[in-house]
Amino acid sequence: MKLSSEERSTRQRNAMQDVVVAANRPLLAHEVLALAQLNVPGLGIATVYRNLKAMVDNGTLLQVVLPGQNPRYEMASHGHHHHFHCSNCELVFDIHACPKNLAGITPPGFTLEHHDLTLYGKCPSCNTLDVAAAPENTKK
Amino acid sequence: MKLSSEERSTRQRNAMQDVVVAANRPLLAHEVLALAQLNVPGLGIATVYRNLKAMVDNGTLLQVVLPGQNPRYEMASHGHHHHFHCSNCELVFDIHACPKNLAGITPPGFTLEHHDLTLYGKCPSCNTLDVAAAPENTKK
DNA sequence: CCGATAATGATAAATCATTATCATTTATTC
DNA sequence: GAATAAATGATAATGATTTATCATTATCGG
Repeated sequence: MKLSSEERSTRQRNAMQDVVVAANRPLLAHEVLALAQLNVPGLGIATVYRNLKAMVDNGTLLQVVLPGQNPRYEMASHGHHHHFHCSNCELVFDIHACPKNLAGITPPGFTLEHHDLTLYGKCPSCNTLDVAAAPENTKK
Repeated sequence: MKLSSEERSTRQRNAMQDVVVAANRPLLAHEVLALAQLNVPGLGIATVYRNLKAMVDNGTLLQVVLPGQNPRYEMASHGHHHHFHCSNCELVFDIHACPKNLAGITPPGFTLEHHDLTLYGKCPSCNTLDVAAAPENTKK
């Protein structure tokens, strides 16, 4: 006889963990699925959702929600930070910095508890591609 | 015979417009419904969604999406601003101020185009209620 | 006031991410 | 290796907002 409520180490769960650690950016559920399937071909979407939820519950992962987007997941060990959403490739990157004077722009009477900041623009890869894709447009 | 693609002035549409102007904060679809029904009792939810979409399309309204929330709507004439979400009453308020040095926290290689900032905390009304609800807890 | 047609309202249907179900497989303990 | 219970995978079901349908109503130019 054995104790219940234990967690087993499965290929699926390990693959998911590896994927999130390696990504170093917040991943959508379907991104976790696609990436983890490289190691575990039969992996199903139900298992991804089950384990993502379990990992959030046990404190391994944090859920990152950007405006109008489905939740993404990243390692909880990253600490307070913000996100940069590339308007070209749609990837989301961590920004380990924070604006200073937020209390200063909080109007009188309001009490500030926390905040979310999302930056939008082009990531380095997409900036480079832009340049590469239109090198001599002004030449002709 | 008449030209198509004209817009008629209806009680429903006018009531919705009035409500959004008067609110001075972003409203959820169901808030627009409830408030506009004060003037137009029979107003249906389908009409609200239809007209909200039409007003966004024609530039009258802007859609405001906070992380994990349904879209809200406000007058497009408000210009660039941010939002404060009261963690008690759930209302969203406009903040007509903006952190300064966002380009400064954008990592090298990234190009910043725009940004969203959401502040969370207590609004003046809920701060006041807190005080009123627990005035002498430390006295006993 | 009339006619054309845009708009409305009730409700069915679509959407879509997430969750539940359940038979089967797998990990772990002994 | 066998027993046990957790985990998985396929898929149905959910939940909740938003959209489509369509018969009816209302607007507005003439």
